Amino acid sequence: MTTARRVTIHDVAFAAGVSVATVSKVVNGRYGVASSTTERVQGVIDDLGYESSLVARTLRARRTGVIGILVADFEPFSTELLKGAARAVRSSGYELVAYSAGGSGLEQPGWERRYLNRLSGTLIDGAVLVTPTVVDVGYSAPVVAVDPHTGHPDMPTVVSDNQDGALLATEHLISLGHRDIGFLAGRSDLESAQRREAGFRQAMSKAGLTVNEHWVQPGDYEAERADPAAHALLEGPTRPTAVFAANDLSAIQTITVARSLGLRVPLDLSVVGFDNIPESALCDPALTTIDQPIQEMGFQAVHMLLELIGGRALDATHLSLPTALVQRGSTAPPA
Amino acid sequence: MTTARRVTIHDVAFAAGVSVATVSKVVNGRYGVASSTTERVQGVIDDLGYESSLVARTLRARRTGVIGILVADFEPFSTELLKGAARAVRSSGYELVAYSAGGSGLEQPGWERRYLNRLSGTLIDGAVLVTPTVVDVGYSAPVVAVDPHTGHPDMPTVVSDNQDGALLATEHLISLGHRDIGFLAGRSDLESAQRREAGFRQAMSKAGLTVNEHWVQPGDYEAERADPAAHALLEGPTRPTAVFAANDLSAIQTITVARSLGLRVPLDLSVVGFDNIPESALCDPALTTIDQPIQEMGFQAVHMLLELIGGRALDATHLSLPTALVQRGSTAPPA
DNA sequence: ATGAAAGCGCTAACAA
DNA sequence: TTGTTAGCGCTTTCAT
Repeated sequence: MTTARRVTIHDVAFAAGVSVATVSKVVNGRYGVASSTTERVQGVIDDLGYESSLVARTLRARRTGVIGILVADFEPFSTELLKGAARAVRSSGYELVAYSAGGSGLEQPGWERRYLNRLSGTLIDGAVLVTPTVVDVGYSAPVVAVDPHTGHPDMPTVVSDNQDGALLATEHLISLGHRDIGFLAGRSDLESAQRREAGFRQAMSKAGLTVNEHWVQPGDYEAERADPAAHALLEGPTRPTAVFAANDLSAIQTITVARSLGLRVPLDLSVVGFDNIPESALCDPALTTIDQPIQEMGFQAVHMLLELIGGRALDATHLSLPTALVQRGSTAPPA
Repeated sequence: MTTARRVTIHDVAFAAGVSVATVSKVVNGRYGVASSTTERVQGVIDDLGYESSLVARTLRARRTGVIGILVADFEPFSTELLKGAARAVRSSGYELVAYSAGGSGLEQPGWERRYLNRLSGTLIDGAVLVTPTVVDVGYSAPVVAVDPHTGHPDMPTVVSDNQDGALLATEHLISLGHRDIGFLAGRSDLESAQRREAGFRQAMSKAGLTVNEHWVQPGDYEAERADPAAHALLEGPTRPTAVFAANDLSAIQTITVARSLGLRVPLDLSVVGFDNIPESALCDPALTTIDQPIQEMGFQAVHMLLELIGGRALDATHLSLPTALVQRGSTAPPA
């Protein structure tokens, strides 16, 4: 490893025999530089392979031309969102920085505020916060929150229509003829989980069905937590003929548990999930689920952010994207 | 939108009635500060919600504690890689910045060098370059390239075993009884495409089979370019009973073309792909493919980078990860 | 134990 | 047209 120092503006200035200011002007295409000088400086820049430091430039200039996506971790949800964000930023002239503290520091709340303080004002012109727990960031940079844990009227947000999705899921089961439907809930501290439960209950009451509270179990959006819940759901004195799980992970776990109990899916038990992650299509039987348009959420969030940065007014500060039923093999009429 | 200015170290110093130097010492846990002062300053920091600017800090300090993943765009490959990278960085104390120019600037080559120059030396301590076209970056910061377009002995790289994977794919077809096997090639400027073709030829000659050069068509790793190639492969005077496509996208396109020609897959034509992207499992029939461990590549790349940054020697500068056959529905013995 | 001051690489007034 | 100068927010000697 040789120790080739970074090429700075000083190196270019020295080599070209001009001042750093002149180089800066050339780099930024400012007026007031003789074309012969511009040419010479540009030649040196090319020779040396100089590129201005984002960091140094950003510290001085007000606009940085970079927008940040702040995530707690790079997992399926956030990376899916990134794809949509990338599409939105394309040909906008902006660059994208996705920032993650690598899972560390997530235990203590407020990571979103810390990230924002560390990056905003410098480096980025605005940020998309992915699933922030604290939405009151007490900071005025343009910010859009995606799938926040709890609603907040003051900050622009993008969510998917969790309640309507849950309604669709439950109505699908009801239309198949199910009456005994269980619900495997999500993380109760999350807005999305509450909406999904609300949608479930709404569909049930709309159909004149009673929710059996023994068949409502906490699943936490996780496979491990969903496991005992699924057992409770399926091993009681009576069991539902169908289960709507608040997300795909717990739905898949429900299928696993059902099979281990000798139940056939979907013959003995129908299962519906929520999110439509790739794993839903791959499990056996393939999961009937509610598609949450994650990429689209990323796209819209960046779109809103760009409007805010540009000083334009938002059409809507709270965007709720439609969900849709994706019917696969895990649901059928009750036996 | 209120205009709450960012809280700087000066604000803290002023509020606490000390100098910025003292605040800096407290923030960084340096010696030489009275515990009473530390306490008072810390109180103000908490009150004001101060967090030091990554940019400013990074400009001054040699180590930044951040590593960069430089990608041309956020698409399925790079985002998958990100997940593995995130796993590797966890509990390393490092943070992760994924940087993308949003697709712009990709037309002209050398984006990797420009990105590196913009970020390195400041902001990041080292970088993972994803599918760089130019591997000679003429810069000495710790860098690891993943899936580079062309091999380079001087830079640490992580690739998957493209040749062996192609060998596996072709041998799978041969073991099913196929003798007339076509090859839909990838982007010829990419190292990976060359290795895949080499693996194909190796398997053929190993089995004593001749490669029909009419059945070797350029596919470019893209659906659009694969389309005419698949037509050429399947509409000639004679046609192969099986096709190995250099990646999944072109394999899926081959299936589409075959069906449009009235061929049944896998009864009339067997197809194997390479990469194992999610779409491979979802198409009909599900694609038999070679699994490229993308997440693992990201994990290993970051692992190597952390070793380099830590000044440790690498076990191996060129890592090649094993691939494996994933048998699904698109292959069967010839009719 | 504390603070003044220099400077990281760059941009932007302002002078020359 | 060009160069000088003053910072951006922070860390780090080096005085005090």
